[in-house]
Amino acid sequence: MRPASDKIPQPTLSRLTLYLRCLRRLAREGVNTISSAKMEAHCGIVPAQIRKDLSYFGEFGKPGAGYDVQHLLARLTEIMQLDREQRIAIIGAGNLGAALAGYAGFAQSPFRIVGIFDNNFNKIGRMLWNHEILDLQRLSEINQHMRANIGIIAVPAEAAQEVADQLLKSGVSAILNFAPTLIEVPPDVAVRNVDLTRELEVLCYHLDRLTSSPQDASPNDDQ
Amino acid sequence: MRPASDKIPQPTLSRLTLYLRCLRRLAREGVNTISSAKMEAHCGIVPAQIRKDLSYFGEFGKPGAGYDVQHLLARLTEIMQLDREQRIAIIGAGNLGAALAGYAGFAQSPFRIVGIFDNNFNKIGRMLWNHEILDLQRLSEINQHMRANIGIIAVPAEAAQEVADQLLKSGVSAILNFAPTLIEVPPDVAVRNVDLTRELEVLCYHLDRLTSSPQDASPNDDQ
DNA sequence: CTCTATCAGTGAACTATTTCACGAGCTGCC
DNA sequence: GGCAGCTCGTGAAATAGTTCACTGATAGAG
Repeated sequence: MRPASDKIPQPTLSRLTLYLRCLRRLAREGVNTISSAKMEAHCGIVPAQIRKDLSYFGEFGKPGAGYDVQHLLARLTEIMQLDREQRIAIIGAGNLGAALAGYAGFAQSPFRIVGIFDNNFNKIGRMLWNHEILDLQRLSEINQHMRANIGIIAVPAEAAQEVADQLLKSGVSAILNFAPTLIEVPPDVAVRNVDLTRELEVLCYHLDRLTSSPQDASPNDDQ
Repeated sequence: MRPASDKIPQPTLSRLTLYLRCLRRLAREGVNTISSAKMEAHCGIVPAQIRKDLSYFGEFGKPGAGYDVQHLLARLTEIMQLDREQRIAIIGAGNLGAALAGYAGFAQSPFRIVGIFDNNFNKIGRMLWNHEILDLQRLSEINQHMRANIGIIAVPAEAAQEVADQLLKSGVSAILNFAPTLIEVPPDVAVRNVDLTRELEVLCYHLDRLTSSPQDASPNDDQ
């Protein structure tokens, strides 16, 4: 299956990023070739699943040998569009927005934070990690030359939908939403939610209920 | 099905927290009763799914009327164990740890941050949001009286596994992991991962590929 | 009190995802 | 070159999760 876009299961996409992470490490360690079986030890995904996931995008492996680390890394990077710069605008310069803006993990990644916005006049104009905090009112205008294509929403729940609308109007086509609320967008926009409270609440449910009977990979994985 | 623990699908648990959020708002707004159909407008989950989810835990609704908001809220809160204080230890006083520690959303929630730990001697002893940053080395010892049962890992990937092990040794039985790496725990421990980079990478995949054909709730939902 | 509209709960059907299991292709050693 | 041992790709089977569609109950109007 070559189309590389049509009917890829969501969980597969999520695991792809996991494989990428493994492959980057293997490449750094000078490993040339890896089989799906050995890969399991690195990323915790069973071999059959790894092979099936990869097979959605092409035939990358060689029977008897496994996958060429460099090659697979390059192909997956391309498929995930991580071979080009991805420009991010962060909306909300509170605790979370500030922490995200300062995240060191972006250093050797295609992700580049190009702007931080807030609507609080006490914050606008102040510096945050080498970025001037910009006026949210001017998002559309500024993004004409800033050209962020991914927006991160790090504002209170009440403001999230409005911020999402503004992001879309500004030309952003993917949103990572940290606000604990549902945001509605047209079907051609990708949204992922990260919801601290939801995760904690699910953990609470399991407290004192997990008694070694469930499968190995406890209440987790994908998403 | 009364057992309330046995074979609940993961996605159901995740949605339960969503229903809770709706119910809290409805209760605040003085709504007495809500049907699964009206609930859809509030949380974006289809009625059949809502009914099925709730039915795993008991029969909460009245035919012809719907669900009693107060009653359902109380029951779900109890089921999720959110009716009692939940004590959280945050490991890692970096950007992220600090942001989490200062999260205002915990104010009217059962979650209470009882300790923040780090292994950096420049940070230990300093104050962060009314908490003294404590020595990670002393986690087990301190947690004997601190009694955190949930641990949040906000350290670099390299340190995550070791921190997880220490948390478990200290009596924590649920972990929220923000480090971009797999952590291994015994099957009686609940883990949830929040992985910023993974989410961003999945978003990248969808960039310029979503062309209004896919279903409504774009690449998202559950996890 | 009766009739109608509404709505929960639920087995059955359906869809999505994971796992199995096997054929065929490399590799590298004799 | 031939054989043994891996390992991939993949249809088919199994499992997990969602949606349908129907039953029976309740509410509320008249």
